[in-house]
Amino acid sequence: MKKYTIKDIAELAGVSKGTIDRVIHKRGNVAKDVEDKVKQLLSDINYQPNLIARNLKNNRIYQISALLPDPQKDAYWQVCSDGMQQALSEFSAFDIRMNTFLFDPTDTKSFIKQHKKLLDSTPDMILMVPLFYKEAKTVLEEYKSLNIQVCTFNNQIDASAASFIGQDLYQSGRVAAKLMHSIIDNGDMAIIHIDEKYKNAVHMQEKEKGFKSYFEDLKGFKDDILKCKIRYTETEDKLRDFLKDHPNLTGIFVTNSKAFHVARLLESENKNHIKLVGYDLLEENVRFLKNGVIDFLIHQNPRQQAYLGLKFLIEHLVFEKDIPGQYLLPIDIINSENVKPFLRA
Amino acid sequence: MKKYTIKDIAELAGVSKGTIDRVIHKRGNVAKDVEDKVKQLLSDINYQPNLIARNLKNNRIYQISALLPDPQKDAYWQVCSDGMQQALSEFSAFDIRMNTFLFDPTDTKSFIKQHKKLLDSTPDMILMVPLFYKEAKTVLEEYKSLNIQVCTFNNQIDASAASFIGQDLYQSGRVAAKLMHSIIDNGDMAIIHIDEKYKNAVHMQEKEKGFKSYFEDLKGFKDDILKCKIRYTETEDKLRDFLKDHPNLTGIFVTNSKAFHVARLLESENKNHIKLVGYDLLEENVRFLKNGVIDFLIHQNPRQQAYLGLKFLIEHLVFEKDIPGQYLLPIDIINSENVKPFLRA
DNA sequence: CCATACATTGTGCTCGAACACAGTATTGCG
DNA sequence: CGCAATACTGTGTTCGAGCACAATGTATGG
Repeated sequence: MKKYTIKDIAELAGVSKGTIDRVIHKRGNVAKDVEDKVKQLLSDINYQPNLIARNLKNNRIYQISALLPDPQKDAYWQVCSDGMQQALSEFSAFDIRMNTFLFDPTDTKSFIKQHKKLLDSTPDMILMVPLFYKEAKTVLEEYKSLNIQVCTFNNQIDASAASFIGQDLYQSGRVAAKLMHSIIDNGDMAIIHIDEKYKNAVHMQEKEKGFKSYFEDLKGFKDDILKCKIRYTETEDKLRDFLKDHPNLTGIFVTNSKAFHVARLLESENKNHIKLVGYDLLEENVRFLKNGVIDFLIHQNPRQQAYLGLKFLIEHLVFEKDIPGQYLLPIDIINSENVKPFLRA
Repeated sequence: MKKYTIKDIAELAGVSKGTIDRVIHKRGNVAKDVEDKVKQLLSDINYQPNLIARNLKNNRIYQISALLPDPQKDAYWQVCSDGMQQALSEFSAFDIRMNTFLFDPTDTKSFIKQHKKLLDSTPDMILMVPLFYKEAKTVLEEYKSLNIQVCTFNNQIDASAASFIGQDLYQSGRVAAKLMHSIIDNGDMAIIHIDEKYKNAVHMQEKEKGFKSYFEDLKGFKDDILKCKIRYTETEDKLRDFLKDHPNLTGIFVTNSKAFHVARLLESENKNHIKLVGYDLLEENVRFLKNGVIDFLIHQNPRQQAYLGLKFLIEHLVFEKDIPGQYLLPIDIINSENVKPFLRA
């Protein structure tokens, strides 16, 4: 039951602690037979180094840098800093310095620029949102060549060595579909993609696929699933036209956080019979959820994503824990009654 | 930016580190003027002790004991040990010894007996499920008089000094109501309490209150909310009768984890048009959720409750963090499409 | 045969906090 | 004045791991 120390092992092996240390850290200069004996002993008693002592001795200042979208440009990212703050407070016993670099989520140039600035901060590890596929891929290559561990969240850049935290978007589309299916009886449905200024195309396509797949799996389902792509600048007019063109509509699925645009219109045109499912707990979305215009929101939990990402990085630094290659968060279903605790958590 | 050590402060104050230490730990034997000066200095530079060093020096073995229902008697509790395991693994750097005492959730005597055994393990802190109100109250008094910090979860024993982790049950009833309201159009609803062998009466009553309050808040709602109390042993017959007596039924809310009993009957009698909302991700519930007999389950997340409870206790021991008096988990809504990640998490 | 290179092993200090104990100064009392 | 009690203050060791450096022992070449 007692925990063995290096000193204990030295006594057991009949050598000094220096030798044990050399074996553990493969620093050489140990006779072959002694090395074998010590290795055997270490595995026999399943030696676990005292990480408290190790950290005290090493006494390092860890530098973690983050490359994130600017919450001033898109409120979705506001809660990330809360999550990071929580992780930092849990590990306040260690000296961890954070440097956060915010880029404009509508501007790839800003992404590259902030990435360059980040490199100057000589980070031990990096937390980032690889919002732009092509640019992110380049940037990740660079980190890899510099041998810096990276943890990404929100956007999955496949075939990269970096670890990823996020949600299964296809499945999230299926969740939306199931919700829709349970609240509407018949009539047409529409999937509405409201383009953000930056491309979240992959996100939205995956969700659409999932949504459709749910209804395809149903035997005997025959109502239409319409589709509507709207550019950010022309949202209101195009939406109004779309609703006019499809009077039979009973359900709308908005594939990103812009459901409030649709909600606004539905409210002003008194089309409250149309069910609405969307994403993310933005202030405006929550307002429409509470007054019943939006029926369900799916929570992508950016706060938790940032929290976990930073936590994984820190645990790797201080405890040498493995970082999971991929970690998929549960898909939270939110209605007007359970929304409250999610706003703070 | 640099972190100050006791040695730094000693130099700044022009005294030795021994004196600084005496001031910090209020060990007396310090001249009044020196004490004031050091105190001022400490607060000026906002001294934070290096908790790594403190833990290395103290080098204590912490003993935490848990008093939990036996998962063999009720599968609901199975996942608690996973949560506890996760907390332990996160703090594996510290020497924390767990002793778990399992009681029969149908037997108050067993609760008391295991509590007595627990006391023999001389714990520093206690994690417990205060399942039986009266007995728990006594037991908590005893812990208090012994000056042992306790963290409770699942059942809230009001007016106790112990901290509590769980859900807002009233609100959880409202969530169920909102779900029900969104999936049924008209017809009668029923709240069904299926008594467990042990009393969860308070739980179920709170949920019922919440459920009703939601519909009372709706203007113009006039359908009936029926109520049915069933004892565990007579479940099937009484349920069958109840369904026969109320052919107009379109929605059933089961206030605990026993929804699968109702689901079984609905399936065998081909009454799939009746919507069903219940609690907890038991294997059987999940099966009926996936095949569509159960529409929604509310997840009380006992795994997370146990995880957080243990984590709070450990963080208090090793980092002297405060334990929140009450911590309410978000109320998770589960349907057939998002259930999967909740089963492991 | 001794000096030197080389392989191997042991010793001792460090990280920062905690605390026992030794040391110094001041006061009171016979 | 002297001696002890009291009131402070300073020193040194410990926790376990990591690492620099000292200290062994052995072999090789001149």
